[in-house]
Amino acid sequence: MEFLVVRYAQDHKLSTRQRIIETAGRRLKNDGIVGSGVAALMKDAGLTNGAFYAHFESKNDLVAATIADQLGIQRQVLAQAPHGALGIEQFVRSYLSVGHRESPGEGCPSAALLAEVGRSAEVIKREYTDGLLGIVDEVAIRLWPQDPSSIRAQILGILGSMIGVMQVSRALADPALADAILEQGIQVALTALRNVQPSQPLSS
Amino acid sequence: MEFLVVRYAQDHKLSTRQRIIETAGRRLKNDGIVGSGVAALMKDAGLTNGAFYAHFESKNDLVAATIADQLGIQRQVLAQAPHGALGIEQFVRSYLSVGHRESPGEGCPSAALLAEVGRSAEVIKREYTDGLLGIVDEVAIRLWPQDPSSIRAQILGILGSMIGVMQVSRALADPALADAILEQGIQVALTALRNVQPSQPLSS
DNA sequence: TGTACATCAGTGAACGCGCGTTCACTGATGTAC
DNA sequence: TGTACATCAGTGAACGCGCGTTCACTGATGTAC
Repeated sequence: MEFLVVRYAQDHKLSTRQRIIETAGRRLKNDGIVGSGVAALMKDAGLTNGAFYAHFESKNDLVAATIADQLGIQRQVLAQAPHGALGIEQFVRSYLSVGHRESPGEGCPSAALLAEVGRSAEVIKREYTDGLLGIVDEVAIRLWPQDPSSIRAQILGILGSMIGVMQVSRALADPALADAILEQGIQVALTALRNVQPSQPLSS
Repeated sequence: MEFLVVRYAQDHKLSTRQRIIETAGRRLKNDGIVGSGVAALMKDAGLTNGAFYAHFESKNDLVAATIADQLGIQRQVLAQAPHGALGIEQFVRSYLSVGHRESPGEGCPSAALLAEVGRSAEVIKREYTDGLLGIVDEVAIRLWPQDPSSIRAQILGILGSMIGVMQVSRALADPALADAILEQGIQVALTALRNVQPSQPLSS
């Protein structure tokens, strides 16, 4: 029986891979998917472009892994929020804040990359879907612990609203207007959250 | 005094410029700003890349003009909707429809390009801001003809919500979920529209 | 009416550059004996 | 303890290609006389 030869720390390559994914998060959110080159993504991690394909099958492979990682981080942050509706309200106010608007690289991957994800390969859309549903469940369990999955679609709609509001705020050239829409977005989201019910409202 | 020499129809060059802008609308919305090359944009208009700089100063110049044009079209469509809240409700349902989701190239420029606009040059953000405010005013005058500008920020927030919901629906790999979020987005938007008031709600 | 010339929208090749991806190689680290 | 060899994460040059932009040229259309 042969022994496993370990010339590097056993997790060296894996930790390099993880470092690439983490630095890629900031770059992709700042410059977009198409706007970020493989060479730049590797340089951010302190490596050269040649090493890329030892860690990932393709650029799409890294993008998919990065989006999954980013949404996972967002979910963990949310998991540390206070329980119940109060924690969610804090999340909404923090999400729709000026600080978040000014730091896309440190912020929500959806706000930075959503439309590009919609144009991307199926593998990326699947990772995005899974990651977003993780966040949705994290919110849902706080608002309706009895049956979180029954309010999934409603939470999804509210998160989508918040993402759109953040994007508009970033795109507006008028700073006062950019601030005002954040405040309105908070009102829209909080109102919608108050209206969340476990089943579709019926008209009769 | 010299006469103006006109070898081509007087509006020939202008109409070519307009054709480029119109065909660029579809291409940019389908492939994104960074994802659309100048050569492809010109080919769509039946021209070669060399002619581009006779019509536009730069790619950014075309993108800015195209975004202004696209938002203008969207405003005109809205202007033909029935007066009052009913017209707006129709607009919301048509915006958050499966048809719109499946045809980004024929749809809303914000849903397709918003995050990229946020990363773009100031000239593009300014054209975007102006164009979006035109749409906002078109909605506002239907909901609050007495003083449309007083509900600008609120309308802006609602439009932002709708844009985000459309983007999420396009990015989800799960068709049932993608449909469900559209329905939820309609509810969120209509509820918010019902709550629109001419001044900020005060707590005391 | 015919010929020389001017205009100018559009062509297509070329510029330097960065893209995603491939690959021969390096050099640090380990084992074998 | 020393030397030959194996492993393999990472390097850096190169591949073909498309990018945004420039520019010498074409050719259709007009005027001048």
